[in-house]
Amino acid sequence: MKTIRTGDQNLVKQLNKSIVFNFIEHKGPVSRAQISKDTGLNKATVSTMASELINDSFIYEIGEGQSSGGRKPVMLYFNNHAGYSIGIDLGVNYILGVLSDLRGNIIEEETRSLNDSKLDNVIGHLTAVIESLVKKAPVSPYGVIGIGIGVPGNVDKDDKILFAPNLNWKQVDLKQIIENRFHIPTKIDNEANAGAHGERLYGAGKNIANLIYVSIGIGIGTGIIINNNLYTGSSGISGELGHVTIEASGRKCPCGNRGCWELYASEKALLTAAEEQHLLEKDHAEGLDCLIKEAQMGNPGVLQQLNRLGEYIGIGLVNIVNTFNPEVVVIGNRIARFKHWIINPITHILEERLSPYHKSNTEIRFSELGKHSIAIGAASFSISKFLEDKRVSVQ
Amino acid sequence: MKTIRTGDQNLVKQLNKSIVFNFIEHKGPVSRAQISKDTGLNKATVSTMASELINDSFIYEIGEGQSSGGRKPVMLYFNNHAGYSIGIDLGVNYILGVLSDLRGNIIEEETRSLNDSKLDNVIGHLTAVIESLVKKAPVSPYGVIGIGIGVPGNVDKDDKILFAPNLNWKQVDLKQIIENRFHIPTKIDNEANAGAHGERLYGAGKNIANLIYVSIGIGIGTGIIINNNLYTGSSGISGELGHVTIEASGRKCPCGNRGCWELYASEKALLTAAEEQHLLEKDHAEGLDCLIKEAQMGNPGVLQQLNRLGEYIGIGLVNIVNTFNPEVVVIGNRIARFKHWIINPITHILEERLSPYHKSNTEIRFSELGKHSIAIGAASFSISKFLEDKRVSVQ
DNA sequence: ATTCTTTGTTTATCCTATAAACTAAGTTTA
DNA sequence: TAAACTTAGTTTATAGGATAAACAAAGAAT
Repeated sequence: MKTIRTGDQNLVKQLNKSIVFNFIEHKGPVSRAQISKDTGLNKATVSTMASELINDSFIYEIGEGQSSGGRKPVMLYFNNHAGYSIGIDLGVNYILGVLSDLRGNIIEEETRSLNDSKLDNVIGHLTAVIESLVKKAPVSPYGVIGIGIGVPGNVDKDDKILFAPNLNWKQVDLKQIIENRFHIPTKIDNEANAGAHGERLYGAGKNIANLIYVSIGIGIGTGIIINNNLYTGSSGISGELGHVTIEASGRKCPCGNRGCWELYASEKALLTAAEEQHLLEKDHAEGLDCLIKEAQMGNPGVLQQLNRLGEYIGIGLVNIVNTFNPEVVVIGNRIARFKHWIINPITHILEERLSPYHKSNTEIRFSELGKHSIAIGAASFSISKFLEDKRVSVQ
Repeated sequence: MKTIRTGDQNLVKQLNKSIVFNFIEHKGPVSRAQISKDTGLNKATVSTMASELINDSFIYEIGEGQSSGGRKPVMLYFNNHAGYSIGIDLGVNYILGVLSDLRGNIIEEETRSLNDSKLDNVIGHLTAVIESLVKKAPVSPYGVIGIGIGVPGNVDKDDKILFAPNLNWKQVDLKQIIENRFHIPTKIDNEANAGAHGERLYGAGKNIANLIYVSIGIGIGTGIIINNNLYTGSSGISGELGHVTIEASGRKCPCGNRGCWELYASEKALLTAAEEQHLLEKDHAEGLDCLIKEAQMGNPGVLQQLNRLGEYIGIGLVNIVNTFNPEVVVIGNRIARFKHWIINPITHILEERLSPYHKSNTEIRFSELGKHSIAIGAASFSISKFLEDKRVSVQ
């Protein structure tokens, strides 16, 4: 039983092929000669790898480039249409599905609203959305390479949904269900992890090695990216920063803990506070929209609540920065719609509470992918996996 | 300018040599044949690597093993005396230095107390300790391979001490000073990072991939180990979990934040509380020892304070577990002396506040290296670096 | 038109892992 | 006790891949 990856000729080849491929993906269009110069690989090696990659449809020759005093270079380019990926944002009352190319560009999009979160009902809609997207996928060498689904709950290392409180699901093996139905590799992960992955690859966190994505919706979830990789903890359920205590003897949270951050800084916290202040009628269906409208009209009570929300968000962000010393913190999900009104109190708290060193070394950003954050993130899992299967790196 | 590590024959050789070396270090004594079977490397390859490693003094033939029905195997063993490492625990009022072999065994030890934390004075004692340890190092193929120093303060990516509040140091380039003096590679890091690294290699966290080391002394520092590596954040100053807010509108901390964990759960918090309750006279020199004595005699006031301390420690530990989902949390530094009295309230809080899943997947341990934790940890930096320079791994 | 540059391919060589053959040295069996 | 069998470790011939150097292709400069 050979478990360790030992070194042989094959490994060397894979590694160098990865180097060439990565270079073209990130720096392309680029010539063979340039790749050789920049990577240190011999021209002959680059040529061999390039022709194999062309054969595999991962790259193609886009045409001739400008001469710099000699023969014109042939430019190589990443083939973002070698395959397509499906990403699903499975919300509490909606499903948002996207079909993306290998660069994370959205090709097709499909939305459904859910009025019942019972498993069978959701699975029905889910498979319908996926089926439709599969059908819409253009013909390509590798077809639909994978399906990714971001869910509002805890997912363990084996992609099993342990607990999704707002869907009222427990122990659901969604991966198995989808794979049995479509026979396409499927990845299930927490919505915050999906968002983090997506923002890092294609959004507000491009090329950031250490970033924390904070998804503030009904609750607060976080995706932790460390050294360019999603950190999922020893059992796959890290990043429950929404359940970090910020009031030691605060009120009990359904999670078991007390004084959790999300009790003070989430959409739910905002809505509850607004109702208590009679700024909103109870269980208003479109509470958020209503509050935005009021804020735009300058309702002082609402503005005060938003200010308070921002301050509490800030307190949690200070904790995140002190804990992780990340380069960037990205704030995403529905709360990002209030950016205009919460950015000031957030900045104020950071200004007041962070050490000078952290202040000048951390940036707070808002999601760039917006409402597609989770769906693109979910799609990006399959893209990364697909491309990484062809990749090796050395430490 | 070749910056990327490309694949070639040399890489393959290094990688396989690493595999053989690692195997012998962790599973030795072991025969060439066994290594071949377990790693999947060809017998011939193992033989070649073994003879080179013997030549380099990294391993040696320890003698013949038991026959299993054929020729007796020749057992190979890790040479932990190929070199020695110096580790220093630079405390606020003491210096503890150790000389360790390549397995982290303490060969020599030296302590000094400091009555003045002025830079010049400390440097004087520090160099004296190092010089003495260098002299005591046995003759070996690689001599003293490095010096590691754990300091009570923030250290950036370039080993510069940014701020050590209790020493009242700012912007000290200790690495430069020591290297200029001894011409031995030197590594400076935060004491909690040193402790974390040490406990993972040789203490309570052996073979744990994800662990958090919580050093509770005057303040609280933490060392974060993720995927077997120390995580130091984007600028080298992560793990300030002592400054995570657990009381959103708590009192101001010198760090700038409010309601920081260490204001409630550190040695200083304990001493202050004890003084306020008149359980201890003000600025008692041996406050901790005094409290331990009182606790042993069953002083109810002291026991109550310790209980409270344990609960606050527990609250922070819940935050850590929710944030990182680590396999193990190790509690170290002086507070570990109170283990007996704080373990119950800690467990109680965890029992009450953690989710069932986390409860059954996380273990709280106390430091195994005890007072040598930081010094051995500091020494282990050089050992890891020395051995890893000879190592390559593939992802 | 000739010379110089740059791009990309071909070729001979070197390095390393490997399988297979081989030597060494033990145990088991009859 | 000798023959057969096992296991350990080394030697040898071979294969795969990177590389430098030579070469071919194609353009720019003079």
